[in-house]
Amino acid sequence: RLRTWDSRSQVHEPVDRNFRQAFSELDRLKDKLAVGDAVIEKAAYVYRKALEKGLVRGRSISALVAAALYAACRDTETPRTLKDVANASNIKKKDVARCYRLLIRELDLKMPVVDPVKCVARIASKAGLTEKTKRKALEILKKAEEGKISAGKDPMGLAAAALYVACVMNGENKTQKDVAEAAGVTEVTIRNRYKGLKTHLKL
Amino acid sequence: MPQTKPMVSIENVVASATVNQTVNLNLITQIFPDVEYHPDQFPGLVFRLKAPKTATLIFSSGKMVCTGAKSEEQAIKAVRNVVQKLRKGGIPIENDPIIEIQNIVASASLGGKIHLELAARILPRSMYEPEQFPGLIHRMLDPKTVILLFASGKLVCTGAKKETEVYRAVTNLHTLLEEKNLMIYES
DNA sequence: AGCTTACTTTGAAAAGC
DNA sequence: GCTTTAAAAAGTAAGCT
Repeated sequence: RLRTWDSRSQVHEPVDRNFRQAFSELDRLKDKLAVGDAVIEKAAYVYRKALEKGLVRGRSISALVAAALYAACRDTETPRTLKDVANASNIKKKDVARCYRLLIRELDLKMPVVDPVKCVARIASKAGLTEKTKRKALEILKKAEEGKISAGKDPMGLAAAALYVACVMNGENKTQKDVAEAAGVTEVTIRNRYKGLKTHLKL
Repeated sequence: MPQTKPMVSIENVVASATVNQTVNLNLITQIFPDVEYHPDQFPGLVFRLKAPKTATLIFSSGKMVCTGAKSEEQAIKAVRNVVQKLRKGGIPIENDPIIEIQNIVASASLGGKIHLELAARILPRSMYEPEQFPGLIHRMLDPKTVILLFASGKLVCTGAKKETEVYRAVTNLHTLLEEKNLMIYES
């Protein structure tokens, strides 16, 4: 059944072994990252394509699996950062990123750009922010988003800054440090994004 | 529609060369105290020139790599200069170097800001990952170059082997961006 | 809060691990 | 794939005052 993936290959067994190992790693990552079956299925599909194209040769299977999973998260808009995937797989973030770019290039994948709106929920729950603040942050992001101040900026930094501003407006006692840690960005980044937000929204 | 013609600056030219003979790197180290040579970490010796400000890697095979020049001509001049200095220092080099330009890096500014997110969806062979890098990476087929495009309208073009290819690449991209309405003039 | 320094991305060659 | 060189773009990061 598995050998139909590449009927032209004379060495089916190694391919079988490779994919079994990849799939067991995907299963392990599934629990660590708490992603659904649909994401894992997409990751397996991407990995299989990479295997068929010979992209795994001379490369770490684990790094490719991690990159395929990250690609699946991106494709399904499942909010998992590169850092999340790197930590769960024990692979350097830089290596996962490099493999991810390789997959995008070689398999001609088109990924939606990470939406800062999707980042808000994660940061808010990690920092223990209220639903009201979350809503406010979403409003701020919506206004800011196509005021073109988001181009080139890290979506996490934008979401964190919007949440921080929302906290101040709602009188929630959260520091920049609290939000920064929950978002995985520095306080400096929140301040820099805040400047742009303040200027654009005349806050 | 371009309000302004793109301003292009050649920032770095990489050239490879060979004198078709082996050279004694340890001897160069003795005669030129300012060179860097750590064979345990890299097989090339680093020979720096103050003008043009360049760094030339010299290998025992007689092959070299010159980086840092601001033009094709400067890169060629730099390599000839290095060979001349080696000869004056007493390093026996019979032939003149055969030089080849390998890569040209340039920066440029288009006349307006860019809608990167839209560009990422419309331009083929492009990738835009703001969490990893602020620029849109576009692989152009003709001339075969890679362009890093930023929201400000500034860009970096690399991969060209001729200065004319750089200008062609920038013009091609500028035209493409305008055709697809991805440029935002004014402000 | 600044300032400095430094790292992310792109391309290509060199010799060898 | 890595090592070393150079340079730009803009964002983010870290250390120090």
